Amino acid sequence: MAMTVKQVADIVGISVRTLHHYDEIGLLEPDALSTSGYRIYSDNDLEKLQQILFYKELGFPLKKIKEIINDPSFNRQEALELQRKMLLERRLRLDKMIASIEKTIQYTKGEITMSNEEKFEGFDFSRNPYEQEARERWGDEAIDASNQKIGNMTKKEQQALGEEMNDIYRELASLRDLAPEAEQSQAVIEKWYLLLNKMGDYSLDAFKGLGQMYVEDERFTKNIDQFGNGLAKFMRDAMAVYTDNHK
Amino acid sequence: MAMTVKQVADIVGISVRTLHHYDEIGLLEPDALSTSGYRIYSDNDLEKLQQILFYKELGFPLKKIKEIINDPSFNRQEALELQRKMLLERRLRLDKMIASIEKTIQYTKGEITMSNEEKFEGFDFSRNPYEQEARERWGDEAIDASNQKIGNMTKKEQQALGEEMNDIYRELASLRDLAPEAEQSQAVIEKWYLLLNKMGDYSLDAFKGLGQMYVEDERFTKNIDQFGNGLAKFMRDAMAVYTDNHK
DNA sequence: ATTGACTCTCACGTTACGTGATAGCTTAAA
DNA sequence: TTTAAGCTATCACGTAACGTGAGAGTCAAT
Repeated sequence: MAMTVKQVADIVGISVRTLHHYDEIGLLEPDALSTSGYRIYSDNDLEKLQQILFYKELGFPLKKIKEIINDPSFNRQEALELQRKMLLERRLRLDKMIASIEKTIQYTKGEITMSNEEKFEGFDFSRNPYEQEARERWGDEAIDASNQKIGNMTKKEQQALGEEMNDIYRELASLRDLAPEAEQSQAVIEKWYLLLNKMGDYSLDAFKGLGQMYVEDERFTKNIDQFGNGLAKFMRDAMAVYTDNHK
Repeated sequence: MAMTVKQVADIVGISVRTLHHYDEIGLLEPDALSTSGYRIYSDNDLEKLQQILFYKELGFPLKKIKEIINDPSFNRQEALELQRKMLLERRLRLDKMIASIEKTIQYTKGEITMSNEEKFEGFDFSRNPYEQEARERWGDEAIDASNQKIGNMTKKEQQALGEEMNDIYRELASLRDLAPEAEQSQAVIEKWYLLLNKMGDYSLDAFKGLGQMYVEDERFTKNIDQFGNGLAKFMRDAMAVYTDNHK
């Protein structure tokens, strides 16, 4: 399929100027030129363009992209798998941002308080090293406080734990939004059970009882519902189901 | 909390130069200056910065951001809600991209075929009008072809229809991935039924029969399974359930 | 033959900072 | 108390990835 600039531009949703630019810098030179000097792009060019735009979307500078796709050892298959992974990571980041903003909304309503660091949780503005996330995390003091048994862990361990807990909260919150009745939540609840048993002794019954506390004790409810309104109730129910299924 | 440039920069993960820049253009002027001319930021400034970075992440140019947050009618609450919506839309887009790349992976493995347009589905590179998506969509010729009854529609109408159909395919595909047993799919199948009746006459029985064709006629199967392996079968079953429930 | 929609190549403009250069400030250690 | 490390400041030029005309040739249809 021979295509002109405009045709290509329209298909992929970029500007003609962008194609000119990519030609200029040798990133994507058209397959051929017409007698009158028009750029003629082939299907092959289009596939290359797809690769380019993928990498661009992932934040790579054009220079790097050029290196990557011109590398003789460039493996399209591997590249696609990599890109998929990066997109999935992105979605995680996005989920955290959404959680963060929902928390901020509650915060501005005066329902909860947030530390300065918390306000920026989920935001990873250091896009520099191409998504190679290596930033520090901040534990959730509030939760630490309500689970005193971990007092003899190191600060680091506590933070890691707090983050793990937050992850589970977030996971449950988005699961609930997407598919409230799905059984996937049971798997996550299991993770929750195992995590709790890292820091205390929870029998199945104790676990169920803890779930009940999530809705009865306001300190729990408040903390948990930061991650989504009604999450405490959702967890209580899921924990009850889990308990009943496992004995 | 009085903070210097570096402290703020480290907390939110941006560069000192960026803060200088924001000061230069009057986007974020520090609360105060020390006697020696050092910028001193307050908690308030930090919150403003949070807003700025949110909008930036959403693709707004700094100039617009300045207008927005300096607008006397600027409502933080509303803004947050808006940002939440935009983030959710983003997640949808991201999901489409992920679906697209997974499809591409299959494609390169030779498992399916893709049209040029399909290869770029889910990619919205026109970030220009600040996420106010108003780009054109391209219908799915293949599907159009297998549903010849719409020959007397305008090109535009056909494209809109094709896009509607694709949306439903995608919706079903992700529903199936997330919660195969959910009843939500029935609602989507209903949308499918109504859509089909816009372009032809489908009795409930014809609808059920059509579902059967999805798995029996390879032309259908191929097209549908592009949106997810096994989607054709999934749809056939759901269509059968729908039919049985509605007579 | 003309119009309207594309195409080309300069070439300067723009956004959002990066990257030194040079110089003053602060604080802890020698 | 000086000294060095680590911040801070203000120019000011550099850069990435195009945007935006300007001026001119091309193509398809009426």
